[in-house]
Amino acid sequence: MAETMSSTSLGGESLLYLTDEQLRKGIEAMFFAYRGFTADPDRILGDMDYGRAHHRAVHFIHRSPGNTVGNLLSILGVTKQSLNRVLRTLFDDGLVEARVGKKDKRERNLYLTEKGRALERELSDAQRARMRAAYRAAGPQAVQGFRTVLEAMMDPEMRRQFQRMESGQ
Amino acid sequence: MAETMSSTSLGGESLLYLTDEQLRKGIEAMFFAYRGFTADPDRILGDMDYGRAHHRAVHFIHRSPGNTVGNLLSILGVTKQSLNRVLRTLFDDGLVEARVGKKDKRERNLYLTEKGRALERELSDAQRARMRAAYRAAGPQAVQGFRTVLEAMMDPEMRRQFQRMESGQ
DNA sequence: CTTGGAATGTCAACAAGGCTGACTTATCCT
DNA sequence: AGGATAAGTCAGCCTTGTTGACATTCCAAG
Repeated sequence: MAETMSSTSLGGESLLYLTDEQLRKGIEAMFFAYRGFTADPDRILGDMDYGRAHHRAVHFIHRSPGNTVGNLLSILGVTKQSLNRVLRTLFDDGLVEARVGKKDKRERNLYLTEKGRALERELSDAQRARMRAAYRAAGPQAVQGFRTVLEAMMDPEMRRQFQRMESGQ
Repeated sequence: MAETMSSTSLGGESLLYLTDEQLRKGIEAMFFAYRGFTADPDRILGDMDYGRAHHRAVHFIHRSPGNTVGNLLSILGVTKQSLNRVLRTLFDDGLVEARVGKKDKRERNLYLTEKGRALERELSDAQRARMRAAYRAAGPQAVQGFRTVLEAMMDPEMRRQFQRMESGQ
């Protein structure tokens, strides 16, 4: 009985990791880890007038400068009304600027200002520090597995977009 | 130059995974994966009057029946006012019941009703299905790494609580 | 050159789910 | 008897998501 629970195999591959119990542990780990993941930026943002939504916008504008609003919408997966509220405060505070599209003048290309880059740096430094510590503690092989499972967990369409995005640069 | 970027080693261990670029990829993977992680329950809950907060409460009450309100608060990391709003609707709808503590009558022990268990099952079936598919696609070794990195990413205190929780049962 | 559709922005209204602060009630423990 | 603890509640606020409706500007195809 202890034997059956401790390990089960099929064609040499352990399937213990697919039990409901193991899956539940994975689910809970994901929940708690995500809290840690957002904790540092949240703390920084809490002292300002910004929230997590601003962080996300700033991150992805930094990541691909000149991105259009529509593109950002599809990455963030929110409505344009929701994004617009966030973008407006970022414009007003001089963190982000929008330039009329060169080819298609309906489009707005988004860029961080120097002030915006400063905030981005502050936020991503904090988040990367935690990520780096976790990666270092876990080791390269674990990191490889981490990335593999995360990608498999995304919605297929999101995964495609993600892979395109990550390979592109 | 291409050589330096593609791989770097120190004592035989590749440190490529600690570059800012790699960390950024990990951060974005975490963001998109979490979306996938919550997508299925969110869809189910969207059709009812419940939200993610209800899901979390139901999950952890199911997970450790008889848990006190205070304990649940520390697990969820929200204020009692926030949790209370959620619990009240769950009481009213007959998904959760609270019994006066046997030893300490100030405490309330929380349990799912049959109806509550039904909802829990529906939600966790959906979430586990995705997790199972991801685990299966990634393989046991990746899953091991996934779990390792997630734990390393939690706040230390949360990690202790998590490990105590997971080993306890 | 007109017209349909696309990209963007905006107004209004609403809901979920966080938060703080203040207060009550019941109970426990010293 | 009195302070501390667990829980619940009221009120008000904020962020961030949603729908729906509508205006503007511009591209592209007929």
